Amino acid sequence: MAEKGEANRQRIVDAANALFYQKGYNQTSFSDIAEAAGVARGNFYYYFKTKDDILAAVIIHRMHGIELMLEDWERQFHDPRARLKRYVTILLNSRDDILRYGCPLGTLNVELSKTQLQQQSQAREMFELFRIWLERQFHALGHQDDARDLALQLLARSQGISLLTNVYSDPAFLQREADRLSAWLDAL
Amino acid sequence: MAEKGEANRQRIVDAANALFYQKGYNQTSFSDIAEAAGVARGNFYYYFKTKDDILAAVIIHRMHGIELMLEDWERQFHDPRARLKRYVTILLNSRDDILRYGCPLGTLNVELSKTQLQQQSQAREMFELFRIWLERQFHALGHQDDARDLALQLLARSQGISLLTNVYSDPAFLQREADRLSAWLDAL
DNA sequence: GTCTATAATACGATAGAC
DNA sequence: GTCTATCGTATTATAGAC
Repeated sequence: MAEKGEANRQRIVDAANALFYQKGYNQTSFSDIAEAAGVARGNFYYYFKTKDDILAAVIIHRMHGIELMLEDWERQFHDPRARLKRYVTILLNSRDDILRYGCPLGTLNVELSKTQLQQQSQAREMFELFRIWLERQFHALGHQDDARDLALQLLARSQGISLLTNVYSDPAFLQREADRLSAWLDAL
Repeated sequence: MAEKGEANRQRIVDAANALFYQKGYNQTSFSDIAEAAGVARGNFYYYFKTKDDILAAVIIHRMHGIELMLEDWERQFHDPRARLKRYVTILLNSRDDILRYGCPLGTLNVELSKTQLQQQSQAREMFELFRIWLERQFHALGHQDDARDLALQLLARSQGISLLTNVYSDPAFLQREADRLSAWLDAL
């Protein structure tokens, strides 16, 4: 049945999504994913021919989630500054995950950029979704000339905060730096 | 001969050091290292029993290099602000490597923190060398209360800059953000 | 669509001759 | 101290029965 198959496929993508984040892409095996998804290893190849295919599906899945989230934020907040500050609060909302595994976007891109440039160019598109959305908010705030610049700055600072928070397992640092980012947005 | 052995050992560490940076730790095999070092695979285990041992040796090697560099900076610059600005220029000096492979400290920690926490705690010590040194400079600049805070801020911003520079392969972004960091140090 | 069995390869690691 | 040969395991991936 197509329905049953589609449900299995989605469970594989969900399992791979979590494992790629928690273990890294290269350190996650087909067996790991099959076990977590509750799908027999052999049956696995019915849905995905190669590991690359799974990664591509996971990235598309994540991008879809990001798009839904950004649309949700746009509905909830109409002030561009409020929208930018909502972005900063992801850091606090996903505190425990960042402490343990870092940022899902950043760590995946870092891993793939070493030896899998082709796939990293797909993973980079997740950053692009945020970059474009943030840029639009800075533009609406009156920053016509440096909206792109500010969006990349905000992305870079968020990534640096996530990375150090993870390296030092320091929740106090995360809180302090998130507050600092928020104050920076207020001062713009 | 002990001399010949020591030279071989050093060549293995040098080769592993470069490969762990360029390919990542888990994506580098014994064969890769042996080939790059010009050492037969079997002979390999005479010097290092396990892959963990090589990583430990590489981290110690890197830490030694960092210590020498920091001592060199202290000899070259006596003004704490000049020393801090010297730190920022590493980003520019290692531009091509960052564009292609990211920051050696950051990317290794990110990789190990997922599934090799034990080894990550060793890799974190590389950050500690910089953190302690930067903290001392901020303290000398008159920041008695927030020297540690500022050191971690500078580390985080450098990491964020390296990560985005790598993800987007954007040398202009690197230059712009290094200038911004330098201006931030001037304004302190 | 689902499963078992298994091929084919690469890996970390060891034994032992020289 | 150096080398060849090889073990055992885990991996990606396939073939084929049901």
